[in-house]
Amino acid sequence: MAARKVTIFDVAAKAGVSISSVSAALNENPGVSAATRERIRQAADDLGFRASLLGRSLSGRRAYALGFVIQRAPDVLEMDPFFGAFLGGVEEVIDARGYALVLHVGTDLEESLTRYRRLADESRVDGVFLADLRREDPRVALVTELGLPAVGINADPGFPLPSVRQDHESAIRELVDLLVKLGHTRIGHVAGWPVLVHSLQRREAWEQAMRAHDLEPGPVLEGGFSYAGGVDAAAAWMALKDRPTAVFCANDLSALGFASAVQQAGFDVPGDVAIAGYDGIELGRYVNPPLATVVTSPRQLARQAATLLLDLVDGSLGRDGDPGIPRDVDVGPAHLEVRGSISTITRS
Amino acid sequence: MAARKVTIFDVAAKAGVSISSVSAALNENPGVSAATRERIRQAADDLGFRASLLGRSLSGRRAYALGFVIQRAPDVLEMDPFFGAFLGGVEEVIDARGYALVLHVGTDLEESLTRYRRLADESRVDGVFLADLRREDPRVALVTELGLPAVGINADPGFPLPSVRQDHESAIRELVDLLVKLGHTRIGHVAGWPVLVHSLQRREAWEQAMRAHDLEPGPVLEGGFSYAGGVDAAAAWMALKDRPTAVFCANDLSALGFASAVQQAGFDVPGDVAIAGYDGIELGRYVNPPLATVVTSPRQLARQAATLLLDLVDGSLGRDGDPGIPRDVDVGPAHLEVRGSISTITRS
DNA sequence: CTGAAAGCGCTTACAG
DNA sequence: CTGAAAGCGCTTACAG
Repeated sequence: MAARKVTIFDVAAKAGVSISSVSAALNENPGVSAATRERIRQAADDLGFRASLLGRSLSGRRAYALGFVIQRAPDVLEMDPFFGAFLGGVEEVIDARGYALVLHVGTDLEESLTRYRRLADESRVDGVFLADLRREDPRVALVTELGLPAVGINADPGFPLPSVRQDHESAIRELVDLLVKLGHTRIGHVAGWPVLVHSLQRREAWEQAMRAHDLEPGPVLEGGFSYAGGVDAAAAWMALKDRPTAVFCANDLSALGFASAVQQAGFDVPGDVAIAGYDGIELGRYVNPPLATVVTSPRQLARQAATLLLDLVDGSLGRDGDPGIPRDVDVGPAHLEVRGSISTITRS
Repeated sequence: MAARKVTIFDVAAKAGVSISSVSAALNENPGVSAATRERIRQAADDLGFRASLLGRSLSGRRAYALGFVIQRAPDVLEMDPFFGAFLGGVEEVIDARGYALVLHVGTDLEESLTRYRRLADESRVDGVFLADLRREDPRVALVTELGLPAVGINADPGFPLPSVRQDHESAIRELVDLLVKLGHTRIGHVAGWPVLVHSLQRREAWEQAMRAHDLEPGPVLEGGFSYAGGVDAAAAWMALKDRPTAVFCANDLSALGFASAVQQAGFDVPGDVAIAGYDGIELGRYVNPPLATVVTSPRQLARQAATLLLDLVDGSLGRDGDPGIPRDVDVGPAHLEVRGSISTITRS
């Protein structure tokens, strides 16, 4: 075991002051002379003092931690492009501010509700991220009841809690516009899980874009956000009497499965069917033809969400009447990346 | 805000006992009569009491949390099959025992060392997982210095800390045996990052298996554990004068990239080159031909690692001389899953 | 500007 | 078996 932890008393003794002064000095609180502050800093440095989180938390009534509950089936999580990047972005921000991330991985919604509640009951976290939102998401009521600061990720407009969004509509509209310009009139959709808001958002954006061209949105095939789902959707597509000549898939993984399956069956991509995905995963660049996609910024989203949540946490405990934290933040819109799966004439 | 938190004093008052008794009763400590215990339990339930983690931690000198620092480049993490499953397995175990997971996502080794140190300094965690080990991994010295309980994942034999392993050798040997039986004599390897122990382990197992057949291990191509790396390796393979007729890839992703690239170039899989990966990701089942692979059990590994680490944490603070915690645990060996990318005659 | 004291919510010897 | 008290390491009014 390492040597006994150095406490605030050790620093106070060494600097020849009281622990109150040490606390004030190290926390940048006003009311400490510059000289004293410097002396205390020096002593703290010499001793390698690091304030115990437990002590701070218990007296300051804060955990200095944020919670994130992932709800995903294990086999889906395995290939999920969102969470890794998101977690990285969160870390970047909260780490610098002395916070840590408490992560839970759950399977179903019920379980994750229990976990959010426990995180709050145990005062393990000061706030939580709400991703993979559903319409009428029960977590909203829960965090409200618990008085737990929370920010939503890619929520619908009108979402009752602060949230961070990346616009999906403009890129999807641009995609449909391009497909129409290329001569497509029957454009289908390979959908994700209809319970998830972001799945519905993508679908609805596609429908709107189609209607804007006076086109009937083509058939919707189940894609389940997975490669296997894309393969299944391809089978469904092939069975269609009036096959759409283009499909917009709710994510890249299902698009990849779709593309692979139709190619195996002898169809040409994009000749027989143009395909676009959503997410912008690296893999999409290397398949043949490269997968057109809507590139999103989970890392950016995470950075903004973390910043917002931290402000919320600080604010809700702040001493002054805070001028007000921006309730909602937008990161730049997702953008369309045109690649070979849509058109052989690829734009730069 | 929710109502004031109910504390141990409330429970004590309601049950008409002292807080010591409440603490003892609720922690299943001996020295409380059954009747009193029951009365206290009742009171606690009625009040919805949940012991504050902060209070427990500060007095009990334990964080009731475990730390995990992932070090992966963001674009790699995006498609990493290991962490999602691993985290899920960890949760399963620690959650049931009242522990939470503090996660850090770092890019380089230097950074992750800093974070391990901070987790320990702040007493945020009681122990840590060490994954993605390197030979002579500096984290070993660090946790030793810090006196921080730790368990290694898939460490080499002789690793100085307790660890959990899944045997990789038998499955790789079986793979090479099968390839040899199928008539292959030139079998190459698409390697991962040579700094990582598990990358070296897979390579060395392949080399050994080759030598056991008196065959010279074929060329080693860089695969970087990524799809793109597999594509590059395929290019390198094609440029070879004496192309191996089979390749064992360090992971599935690079195998997928390799397979796709050689197919694009007109080669037949497995006719011109048999391909096998490692990991057992779902995606491998759906590509064409399905990818032969060595199926691993990250979730199992995680469960055992978490159990071991918790025992270590409990043990190191236990009152009695613990009889001794098993220092090393093996989960069942990884197994070969033969699929079409190796042979058209697939075993069940 | 500085310090003595109370308190955050528990656990753990120590008495009784 | 049960309780009073100290202590974990801080922060925060409150005096001075």
